[in-house]
Amino acid sequence: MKRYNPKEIEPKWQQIWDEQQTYHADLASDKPKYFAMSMFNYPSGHGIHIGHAMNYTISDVMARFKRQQGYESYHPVGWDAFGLPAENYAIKTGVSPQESMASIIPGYHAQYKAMGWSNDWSKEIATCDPEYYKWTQWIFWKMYEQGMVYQDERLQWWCTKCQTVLSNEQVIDGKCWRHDAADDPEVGKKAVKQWFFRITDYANEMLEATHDLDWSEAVKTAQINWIGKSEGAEVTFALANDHESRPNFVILHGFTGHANAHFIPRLKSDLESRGYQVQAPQMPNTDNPVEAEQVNYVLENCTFDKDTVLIGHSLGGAVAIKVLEKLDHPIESLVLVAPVVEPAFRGENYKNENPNRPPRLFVDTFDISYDYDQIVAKTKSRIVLSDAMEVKRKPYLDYLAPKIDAALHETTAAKIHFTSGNEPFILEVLDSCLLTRASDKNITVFTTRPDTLYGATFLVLAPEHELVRSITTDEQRSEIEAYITEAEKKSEVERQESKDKTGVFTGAYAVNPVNNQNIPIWIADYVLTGYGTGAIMAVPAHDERDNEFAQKFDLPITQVIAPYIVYDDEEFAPRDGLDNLKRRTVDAIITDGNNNYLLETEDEKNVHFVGGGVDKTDADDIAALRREIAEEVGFTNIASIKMAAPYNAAHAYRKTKNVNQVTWGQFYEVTLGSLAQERSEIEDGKHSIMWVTKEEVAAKLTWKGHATAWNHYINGSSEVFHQEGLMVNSGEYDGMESAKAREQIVQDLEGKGLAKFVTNFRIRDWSVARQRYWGAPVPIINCPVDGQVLVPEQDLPVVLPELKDFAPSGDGRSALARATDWLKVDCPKCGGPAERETDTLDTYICSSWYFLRYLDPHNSQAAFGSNVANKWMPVDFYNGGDHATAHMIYARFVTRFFHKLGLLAEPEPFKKFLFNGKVTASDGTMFSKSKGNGVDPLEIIGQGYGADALRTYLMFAAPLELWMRWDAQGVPGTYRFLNRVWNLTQEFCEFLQGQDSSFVAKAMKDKESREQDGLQGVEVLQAVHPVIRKVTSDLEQQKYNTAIASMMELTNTLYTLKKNGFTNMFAWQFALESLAAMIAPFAPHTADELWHDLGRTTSVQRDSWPLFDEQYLARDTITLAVQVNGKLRGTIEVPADTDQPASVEAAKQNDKIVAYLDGHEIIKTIFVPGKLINFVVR
RNA sequence: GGGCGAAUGGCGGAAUUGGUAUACGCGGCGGACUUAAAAUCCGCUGGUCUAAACAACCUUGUGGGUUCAAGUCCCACUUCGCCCACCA
Repeated sequence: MKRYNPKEIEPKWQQIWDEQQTYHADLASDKPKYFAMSMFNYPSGHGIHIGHAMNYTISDVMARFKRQQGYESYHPVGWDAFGLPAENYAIKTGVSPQESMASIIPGYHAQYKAMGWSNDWSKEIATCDPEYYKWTQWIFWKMYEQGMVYQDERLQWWCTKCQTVLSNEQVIDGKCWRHDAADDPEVGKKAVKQWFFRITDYANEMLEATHDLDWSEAVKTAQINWIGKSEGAEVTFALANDHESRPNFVILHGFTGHANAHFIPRLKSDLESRGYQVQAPQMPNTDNPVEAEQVNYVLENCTFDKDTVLIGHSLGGAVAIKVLEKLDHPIESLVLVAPVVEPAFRGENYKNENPNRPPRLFVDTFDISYDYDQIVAKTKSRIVLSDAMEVKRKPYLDYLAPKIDAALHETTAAKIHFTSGNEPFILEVLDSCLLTRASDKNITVFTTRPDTLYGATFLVLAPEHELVRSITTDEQRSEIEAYITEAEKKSEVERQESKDKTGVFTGAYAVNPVNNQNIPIWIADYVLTGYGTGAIMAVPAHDERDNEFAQKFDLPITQVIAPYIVYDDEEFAPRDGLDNLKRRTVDAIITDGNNNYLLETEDEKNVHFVGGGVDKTDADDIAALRREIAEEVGFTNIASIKMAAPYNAAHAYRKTKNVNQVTWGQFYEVTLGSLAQERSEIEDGKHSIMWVTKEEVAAKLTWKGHATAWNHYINGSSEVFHQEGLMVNSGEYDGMESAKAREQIVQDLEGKGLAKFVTNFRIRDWSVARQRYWGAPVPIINCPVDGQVLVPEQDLPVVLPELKDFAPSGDGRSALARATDWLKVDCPKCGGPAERETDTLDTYICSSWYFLRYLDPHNSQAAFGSNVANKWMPVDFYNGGDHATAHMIYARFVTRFFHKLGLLAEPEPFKKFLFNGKVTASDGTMFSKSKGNGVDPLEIIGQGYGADALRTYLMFAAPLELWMRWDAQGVPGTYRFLNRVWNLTQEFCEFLQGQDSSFVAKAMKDKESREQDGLQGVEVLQAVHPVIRKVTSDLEQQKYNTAIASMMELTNTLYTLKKNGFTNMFAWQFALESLAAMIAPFAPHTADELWHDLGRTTSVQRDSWPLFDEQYLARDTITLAVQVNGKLRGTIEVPADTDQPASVEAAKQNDKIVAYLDGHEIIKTIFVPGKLINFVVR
């Protein structure tokens, strides 16, 4: 009998497949297409390892399965040949990357073929081939043309010895990979201009498309996190002016007697009482219009400096503006109180105003056409328009404000401040002048929680933030500089390693836009320069990082969100006789100082701490608390009061009574000085008190909000509260739900140009060029006259010149800077002398479109033809063990770009993606060259087990997504399985040869005579058909391990059936052919050999997949499990079509069951058709 | 810290989605063939109890729950893995 010898059959079939071009994919075929591939291979001198064997077999199995099913299946092959390792090797040895690739790649051909992978070699590609990278350059070209490319400076690792940039992997222990001796310097960071693709433009649509992909959830989540969308707001904080300079004021009166008599003197005295200098000149009293006389009077009699706030009331505002025009330097602020606006004066209806006419202030016939840019330029801080006294003018301001705002928005969004109102207007004007007085600098922060703005007690900038140096005060400068230097030295990784918060105060302050408080500005490396705006508002009460920072540097912490309890209709809601209210409360945790606590009892459902609302008449919290304690429980002798717990809030509603209360309470610990109730008449007479021990308090309290506060009081609240809650300490927003306040606050600030809703993405623009030799040159020419010029499309590719020395040039550029002949070029625009760009493209670009080139590898007119791409895209099956995020995002981006250009119908490249696990050593550690614990696939094959057994083991050991540990016994195991299939088939073939050939022909072909002679072989067919069904559906879902298990099971079954002989030869022939076809994706050589041994003349590799027949899926009899009270007590065999009553009856007759049922009453019988019967007895 | 997932014999793993837990393979034990070994073939192989078998009971990380029935669903906890990570 022919023995199973992979060493013989595998090379034989590999040669036949080669000669017959078995795996050549006809891209124009009429058959349905199937496009399966694994991630690109990066060729190295070491050849393929077990991880490659894993990856490429996974896609090979899918490609083969589909090819056998009748698809035109394409399993491409190519080389990701550009990149740093080959360049590093070249620098060290002088062997050019071109040469080393040329010597390495042929070795891979042999190894791929030895693995039996069904690659179409006629379409092989390599990214370092000019025919390929011409189109990689073209992608850059096209991106540039479409405005998707820009340059920007970024910090890069820099080796001062090489005078070159280093990649992360070239920095080893803080030193350059080539200069790592003890006396070599540590590498630093240097700002270098980099090329970027605007991938962030596509962030949102890629994110949304991610949800519909047929990928595993884990990989989709990785993509979603990588894109990292977060919704929030940008809020602008003005920088507070330094405290040295104080503002001074010039007030110009208007022409109404009332205002002159009241407003001006009052404002003047108010300001002077605060210690400010005020000039209020009595201008010559002319009638309207404003005349030069007045303007000159002001200029002559007043002094203006950079800190002057110029206030003009009514028509005084017009004078103020004319004065401002004449000044030769900027002033601090311009405040126009109750300005007179054009339509009002004309008596026209402002609504009829021509909307296209620029907004202006207007006085009588003297038309002041402002140059807004000039006004702004001469006003350092703010322009304030205040409606002041005359409320009737409000509509005009409302009309004017947005127009001025729109006109000025671009440059001065933060400068315009509108106020309105009546009585407190002077204070408002003062506030506007003093508190919002700011320098011309702003800091914009990104936050997802604008609702916590009132709790922002400091700002933190990233050390790299552009404003850091300009805002730092002289006293802080040296400390700040030291910190920046230190931060720059650290790599991202190192920064993350030490979680201890570090930071330095800049000496500067910003103005919190919601409450006008000055808050300090710090820098710290926990704020990242690349995300949001590189600056944050720190809310230490509600953010853990900020909290840690504030604790460490003793910065203020203000709670602004209170956790709250919702009482609904069903529960008891705290009540105090007031419905539909919203108020702040104070509550007293009263103790005698001796671990006894006082609770107030109204009835059994109302046991709580003493407390109540803060009234307007209460001076402060403490006064309110004393009043409540006295009123409700009659104590006035209080020894101490101190804060006991953070704010807690409660929201109670009762639909039935239409009660809707929102309260937020501060709890205080109150220690009594005497236990004597000094007032006997306590409120309403319905309050009584009880003293309980500390341990009893929790059990007695009936109000949940109080219980929560008690819990905080006892246990402390170590966790920073960062959830939704109710607003407290937040001015007008108090009592609002935080989610709602989040919208409201931003909306309100937006009106003042101080905030806007912003969606932020974590993904950054793609840095697409490297200062390296071994890559596709960036197709740009730098011309001294025309600047950056694209290489004309017809001049592509820019061929990478051959060099002798591959080390970087030493001036920060790649080795290409030394290739003088190549470098010097005529400018395509002006024809003058120019130089080529010396950066080369990131290899991620090469691998972001290679699947498209696979479809049209020899096209010299285009990157790919749209017709063939539209037929074959998307890739039906894609897998890999690395690059679940970056590579996938880039490939999706480039595909989407082509889709937008109309070159591709499909926006997504990969229909199905499987992120497979890796193979580790048997102890779970990674294989590594240094440990010498690697497993060489070729060695396994060479040992005689063959590629088929190796492939089958790799696919069988575990589900593909799981990491698998290499087991030396595994390949022998699958070898045994293949050997069993082999021997069984050989035995059958020998049996056939021993039979009379005419009888064989009859038994094989003639159905009737088969039946006559009893040669149907139903058992064999009933064994094989269910396995065909299972293997087919398992392969469809890449459940390779269970597919192989069921084929092993089938083999075992066939061995058992073999004992009855092979006389049912038709059935045996079918079973063995099917088995050979089904093992073919895993063991293609063995399968092809057996397929031919069974008499087939065509290859098993195409159109051979067996179909199952329903008729043989069902068995004649089935086994029913019989349970009693849910425990298995026996099984019965019944004909498959037995109905419920008959099955139950049969079960009751069963010997074992009888014993269990005896003496019990059956109270329920469960029947699951085809599965089980369960008797519930008692 | 966040997200996702997992936990089943001595080991890798299976379980049709709530219906006979431990398929298949490895390893181990026994037997056949052989002078012998390898290879091959045929058995057995979760635990307690037992010389062995039957029977019984227990068993899918731990503890509860839902259900006639839970590896599978729910709650809490423990441990592990992976990915992301000071993302505001």
